[in-house]
Amino acid sequence: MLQEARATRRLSENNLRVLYALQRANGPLTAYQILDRLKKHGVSGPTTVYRALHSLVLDGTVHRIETLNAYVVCTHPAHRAAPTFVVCEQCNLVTEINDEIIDAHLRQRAGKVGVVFKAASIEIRGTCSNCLPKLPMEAKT
Amino acid sequence: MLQEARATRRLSENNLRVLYALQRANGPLTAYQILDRLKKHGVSGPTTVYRALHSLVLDGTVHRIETLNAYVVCTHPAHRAAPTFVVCEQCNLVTEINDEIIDAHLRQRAGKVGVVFKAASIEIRGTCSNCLPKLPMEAKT
DNA sequence: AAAAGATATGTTATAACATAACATTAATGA
DNA sequence: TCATTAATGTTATGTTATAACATATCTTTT
Repeated sequence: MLQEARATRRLSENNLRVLYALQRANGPLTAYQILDRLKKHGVSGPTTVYRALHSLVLDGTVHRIETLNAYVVCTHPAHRAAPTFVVCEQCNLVTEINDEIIDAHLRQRAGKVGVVFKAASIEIRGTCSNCLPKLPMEAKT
Repeated sequence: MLQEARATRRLSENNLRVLYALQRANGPLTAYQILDRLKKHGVSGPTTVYRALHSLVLDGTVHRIETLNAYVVCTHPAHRAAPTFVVCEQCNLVTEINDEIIDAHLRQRAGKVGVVFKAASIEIRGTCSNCLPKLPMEAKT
């Protein structure tokens, strides 16, 4: 079948390169950071990177972190609920959480205001346990 | 007291102009859309608009919609929970919801991964009841 | 294999969003 | 009045993202 072929088809060269760059980074990268890392491999302009990112985001391999304008590899590929990202404002560490209760709750709330749910962007900003001790006293409240 | 003076002090002229522009718009505006509308009143560059937006967002009068790079007036000024925005992808209608359960849930989830909660951005994308009938059949699933 | 169509990538330019750095003006208060 | 601070103006630039069109590659059909 065609759909099956599409669903299981190997990623294109650019998509792979962008995905690998994100995997190696172990954290969020902006499109231009990815571009910098791939220039040595011949990737020439932002268009190429954005094309790959769109396609990777579309199939769920990569997520966009709206509050960072950056992209991360999905760490819960099997899950279907809208992911929640916890972002450390100090070090940019991103943790992906997959919480069905939040997803269900948001769908229900959308329904209540007459909106058919398509997608959600859920991002928490805070300070991770590694960065908290380094913070000046007055910022800790 | 100084804090009191700050907290209750009248908004500056620019802050007021930007706030009024958003109120008149009755929907999200980008910084440059605001700038366009204020140029006739002498506002000269984006800096002025962004300065006002930062200060209005800081005191909670205005919210930034991350998925639109746009700004809306807060419609729940009394509430303290992290707001949830429901955004129609067709017409950009934004509905603000203030749901303490979501807020509490997200705080708890942040805690579980060792992050001190500072703020959250919660945005639902979908189609509002006004736009749904206008949508082509195949897009409605 | 040739033709036709679809997919992927390259290239150039520009649009859209946001801030830095420094100058000027206005308001406040010792 | 003089000093200080807050607000605004001005110019330049940085950052994020897409448009538009060209080229190349791969697939399917004939």
